[in-house]
Amino acid sequence: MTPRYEPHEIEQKWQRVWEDEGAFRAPNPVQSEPTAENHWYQLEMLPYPSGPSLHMGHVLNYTMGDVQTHVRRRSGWHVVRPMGWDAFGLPAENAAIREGRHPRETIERNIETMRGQMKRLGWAIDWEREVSAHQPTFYRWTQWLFQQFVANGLCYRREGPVNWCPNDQTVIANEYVVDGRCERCGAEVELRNMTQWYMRTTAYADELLEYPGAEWPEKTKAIQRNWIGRSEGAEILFRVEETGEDLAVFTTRPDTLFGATFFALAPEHPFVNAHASEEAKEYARHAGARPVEERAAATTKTGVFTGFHAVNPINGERLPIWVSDFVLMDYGTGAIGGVPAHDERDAQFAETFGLPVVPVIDDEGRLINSERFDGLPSEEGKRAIVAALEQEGRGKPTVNYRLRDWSVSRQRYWGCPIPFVHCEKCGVVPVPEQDLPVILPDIEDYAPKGRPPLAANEEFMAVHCPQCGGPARRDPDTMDTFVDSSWYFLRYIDSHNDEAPFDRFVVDYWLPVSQYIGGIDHSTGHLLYSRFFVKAMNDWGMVGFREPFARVFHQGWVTLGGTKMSKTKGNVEGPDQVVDAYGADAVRLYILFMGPADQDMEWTPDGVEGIVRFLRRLWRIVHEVAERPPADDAREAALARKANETIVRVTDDVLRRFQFHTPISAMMELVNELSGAVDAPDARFAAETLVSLIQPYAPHVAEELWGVLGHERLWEAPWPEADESQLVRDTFELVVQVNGKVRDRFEVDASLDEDALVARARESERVRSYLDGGELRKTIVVPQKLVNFVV
RNA sequence: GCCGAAGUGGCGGAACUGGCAGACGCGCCGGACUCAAAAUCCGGUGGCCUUCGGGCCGUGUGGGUUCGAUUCCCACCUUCGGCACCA
Repeated sequence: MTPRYEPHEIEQKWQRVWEDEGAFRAPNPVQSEPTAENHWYQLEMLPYPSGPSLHMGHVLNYTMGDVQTHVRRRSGWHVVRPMGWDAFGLPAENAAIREGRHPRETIERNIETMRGQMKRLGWAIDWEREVSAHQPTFYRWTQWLFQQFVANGLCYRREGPVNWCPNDQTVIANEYVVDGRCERCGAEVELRNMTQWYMRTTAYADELLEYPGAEWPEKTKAIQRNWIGRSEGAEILFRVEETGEDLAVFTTRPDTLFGATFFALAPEHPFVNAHASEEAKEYARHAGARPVEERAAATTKTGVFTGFHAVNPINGERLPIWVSDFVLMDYGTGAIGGVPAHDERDAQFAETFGLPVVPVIDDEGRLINSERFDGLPSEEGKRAIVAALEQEGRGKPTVNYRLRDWSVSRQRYWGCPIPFVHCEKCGVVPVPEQDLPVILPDIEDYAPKGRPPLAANEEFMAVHCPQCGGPARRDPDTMDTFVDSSWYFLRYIDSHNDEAPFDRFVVDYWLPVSQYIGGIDHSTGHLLYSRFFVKAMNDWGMVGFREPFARVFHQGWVTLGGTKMSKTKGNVEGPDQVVDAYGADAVRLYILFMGPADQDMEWTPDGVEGIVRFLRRLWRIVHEVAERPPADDAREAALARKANETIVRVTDDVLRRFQFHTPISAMMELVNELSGAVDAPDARFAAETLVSLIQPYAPHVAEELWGVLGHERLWEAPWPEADESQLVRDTFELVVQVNGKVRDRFEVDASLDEDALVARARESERVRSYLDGGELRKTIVVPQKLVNFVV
C-alpha cells in the first residue's frame, strides 16, 4: 500500500540530514595537495535584506542556481555555491526608517527570516562561507581595499558637479540616475557642487569593452558598450582672434571642418566667464542652472554671441563664437565647431540665428567645397584633414568616452565608513592598517538631513592625525553599497581570513565565477564596477585573472500585475504561502516550469496544481514499481530507451543550453510513459532514472523515493549517463512528402538504404494517388527522416 | 535617431543543425469510479470544410531563396530593453 505523499514531513527530514552532514560544504583546496581540475563556482547575485521576505524572483534565481549546482556536483565537479547579504545601503536604511528602528535590527531580523526561507526551500548552499557587508569582519577589508585604490591612484577626491537626490538626501552615482531621477525613490535629481570620492573607472574605459575569456550575453555587452560610449574622432585647436588663446574642440567629423560656420561654447566653459560680454554671461548663468533634461527637451535652440571670433585652422575662416546650452561641458571639451550642413542640432541653431550653411559632403559621401581635399570619400577625408592639422600642431586623433568616474561618497549613515581622516596640516590621511576597521558607531539619530549623520557624532569625528598626531576629523561620508558588492564574490572564497581580504591561491583556484546569475538591471552598475575592481586587483598582483564572471545569465523578471516584483512597488509575493500549501519541491519545480528562465513571467499560483499532480503521480508510480520484484536483464525495451533519451535531454538542457523548463517536460513524458507500463521489465530502470534526474529540481521527494527503491544518498550519487547502445533505434517513422506536403508516414527498418526507402515510399497507396499523372522531377531523401517526391 | 532582443492555439510555452508545427503543462469538453462531490483514472481539444477516407488554411505583415522555411535573406509593423542636444 502506497503511503500518502506528505511533502512537509519529507522536506524537514532531509533538510536536517543535509545540515547535519554538511552535505553541501565545499572545502577550499590546499596548496600542498593536488587540486581538482573540474571546479565550478556557482553564484547568484546576493539579496538585499531590506525586505521582510524573499520574493518569487529570488526563488527563480536561486532554484536555477541550485539545479546547476546539483547537476555539476553529481557530474564530478568540485562545486562551491555560497550565499551572503548586501546589507549596507539605502534600501536597508530606508526600510529601517519606515519601521522606526535601527538599521542593524531591521536587517539582521530580515537576514534571519530570509536565511530560514532559503533553508526551507532546500537550496544546496555552503553556509560556512556566509558573509554580510555590514559585519566589521567584512567591511574591514572593504576599507582596506578602498585604501589600496587610493594608493594606486584609482580612487581620488575632487570637487565637481554631483547628482543629489533631495529625497534620499545623498549623492548618487551616474549609473543610478534614470531619466534624471533617482533610481531608488524616483525623485528628480539636482546638480550640486561637492567634494567627493571617485573611483577612476575611466582608467579602464577601453579595457572594459573587451571580455577576455568571458562569455557574456551580447545584450549585456551592448548595454555596457553604450554606457562606456567610446567614440573616435579628433581634437582640433581654434585660435581666438581677439585674445590669441586656443580653444579645443572634439569632433567625430573632421571631414566636415570646411563646413563650420560658427563656433559654440557650453555655458559652463571657462572662456565665457573670463571674456564674454555681460549679456553672454547672464545667459550662461541662467542656461547653466537649467537641468540637462530640460535643456535637452527644449524645442528651439537658444544662445548669445560672445563678441569674439575663432579662426578655423583648416582654412583661416573667421567664425563667430556663441555660447549655447546645447553644448555640454561634460562631454568632449565643452566647445564645438558648428557645421549646420551636416549636423541636425547645428542646423537648428543656424536656422534660429540666421547663420550660413555650407555643404561640404555630396550625395556620394565625397568632400566638396574643401579645397585640396575635394573628391575624397568621407572616411579618407577625416584622416587627411586630421593629418594635415597634426603637421601644424593644430589637431590630433582622440578618443572620447561617455563613461564618467564613479562617485562613491554617500551622505548617509548605513554604510561602510571611509577610512581616511582630514588633517589641517597633513591633508587627507589614511587610517593606519592596524586601526582598521573604522567601526560604524551605533548612533541614535541616523536620519538623513542633508549632511552626513556621522558628522554630528563628535565621538566618531574627533581623532588624532595618524601622521602628525594633531587634531583631525574623520570623513563623515560612507561608501556606496556597490563598493561592497564589487568584491563580495572574492570574500566568499576565504570568508574567515583575518589577515587579508582573501588568499590569492584559493581565489585563483575558484575564480572567475563559472556562472553568474542575476538581473540585467545591474549591467551598467554592479557588473561594470566588479569588472573594474578585478582588473585593478589583477594589475596590483592580488588576483590572477582579469574578468570576475566567466559566464553571465540574466533571469527574467517575475512580475505581479505586469510589473517587476519589488518592495517599492508593493507587489511582492513571497514563497511562504505556496510552500505551506504544496511543499518546497512543488514550488521549485513550478517556478522553473513557468517558462524560459530568461524571460519575464507573470506570477500566478494557478499552475502549481499541475506540478503537484505530477509529483503525486511520480510518488505513486515509483512505489508501484518498487513493490514489484526486480526483473533481470531489464533494459531491452522501449521504456529503457525513453529513459536514456530523457537522460540526454535533461543533461544537455541544464549543462549546455542553460534551459530549465524543458527538462521538466521531458521528465513528465517519461512519467506518462512509465505510468502505463509499471509491469514492464525495464520499469525499474525507468523509475530509478526518473528519480535520479529529478533530484536537482525536487531534492527532497527524490531522496525519499530513492530510499523506496532501495538506495541511499542520492545527493552524492553519480549523475546518470545515457547508454549509447540503447539510444539506437531499429525502426523509425518515415515521412513521405509529395511537393513538400506530408502524404503518408509509417514505420520502416532503420537499416534501409536510400533506394530501399524510395521504394517503400512509392509503395504507399496514398502517395501513389498524388504521383499518378504527374512527371517525377526529383526525389529527395533525408536519411532516418523522410522522402520527398517533386512532381 | 543609434544599438540590442522578441512576436507560434483560449493561456504558459516546445520544435537546438532548414525536414511531421503545437511536445509538456494550464484551462476547457466528454467518459469511468461515486448516492453525490472532491481526489484519481481514461479520452478529446489550432481554424475552416468533410461524403468521416480525408482536404484546405495556419508560426506579426509583405516579398524572396529552397524540393521543403517558425528556422535563412530583404522590407515593413508591433512590443520590450539600453543610449541619446554625446558634437
